[in-house]
Amino acid sequence: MDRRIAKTRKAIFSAFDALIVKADYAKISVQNIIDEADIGRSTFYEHFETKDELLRAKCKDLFEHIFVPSGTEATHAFSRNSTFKEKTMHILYHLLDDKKVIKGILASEGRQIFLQYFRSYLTVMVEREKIHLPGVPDEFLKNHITGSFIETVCWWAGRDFRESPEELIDWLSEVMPI
Amino acid sequence: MDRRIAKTRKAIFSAFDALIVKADYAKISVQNIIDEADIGRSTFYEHFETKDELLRAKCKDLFEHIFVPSGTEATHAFSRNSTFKEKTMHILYHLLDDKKVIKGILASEGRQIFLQYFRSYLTVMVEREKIHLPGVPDEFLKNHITGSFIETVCWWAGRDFRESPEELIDWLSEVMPI
DNA sequence: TTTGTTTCCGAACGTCTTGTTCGATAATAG
DNA sequence: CTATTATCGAACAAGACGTTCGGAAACAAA
Repeated sequence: MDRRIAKTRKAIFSAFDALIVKADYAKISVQNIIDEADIGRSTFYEHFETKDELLRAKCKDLFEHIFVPSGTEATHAFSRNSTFKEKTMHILYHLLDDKKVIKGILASEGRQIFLQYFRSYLTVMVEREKIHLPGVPDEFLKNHITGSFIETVCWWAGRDFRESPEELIDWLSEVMPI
Repeated sequence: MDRRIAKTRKAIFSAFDALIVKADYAKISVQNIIDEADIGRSTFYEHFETKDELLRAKCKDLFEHIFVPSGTEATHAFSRNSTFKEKTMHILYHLLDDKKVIKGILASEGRQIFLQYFRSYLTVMVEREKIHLPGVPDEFLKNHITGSFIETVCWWAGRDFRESPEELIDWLSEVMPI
């Protein structure tokens, strides 16, 4: 593949990361990204239609790495024979890798797009668990589990990821019906 | 107080409601609101600094009505001697009054601002309950309760408020530790 | 190395939205 | 009736957006 493309994409993503840590997503203009990435204006638009599309691409990238078994990874937390707890723990550790960026996104207007992706990946994962509870519709339960996990992550980020993944999972299992 | 002010504010809010049901919040321009409200451009800006401020005012209005005991209401669900269940039920019924607008907001970029307000009011309410659970930090528990309720409401709105408030509260108490 | 293709650059352009200004007009309160 | 205050709306500047295009540079493949 053309190295120029990879280079430009990388420059854009890096610039985006750098900016999102410093400033609110809403206040970042396409021109800011272009300047930070040091590329031509039209070049940006050849890669991404809008700023939102860039964020979407970033989210896709991020969650693809988290939720899709890479094969190269030491612990295959997403293989069939790993527990739900192991999978969620795996996610928390991954999120920790991008602390600053994630906190930045969650504290800005990018939050919505980020959470949209997070939720869609999580939902698929939860669906595969086939969890049931007498007296509660599956759809409701699924949303509750997914939502509770997301809320926990947001809360965690708001507190600068102070707590350990182990603590979070422990507490979660105390208040969740699974 | 000057009737002109009240009249203009009302026109703006009504226009906003009408638009938010039809179109995505992000796609609504200040000019759209002005046209729909049939007022002068500068008049709008004398009342609200930005579109977001208008939404904030709307949210404040909405939640103030829901969370603050009005005195004129038949059932004082927010009086000291009403249970947590009664209070939450009261909220759900209130939300039902503005179905369409709320669904519109939650499905658009206005979601974030709306949820921000919702959360802040809810948090205060949950704090007053002084709920504890051994082995789980109060802060975490508080966020979990607040978050679960919000997630439930969002899920409900996404399904056009199909379920009854009673059902929702029942299911919630099945999966919550209270 | 050569050749044909692809990407990058960046200035320039039109468009849209925002938020402000200001003088004239009309409604309001007291 | 009068002084005050709100509304109107045209006009303006500023800023961001997304597009265009021709030349320069990098690339892959032969």
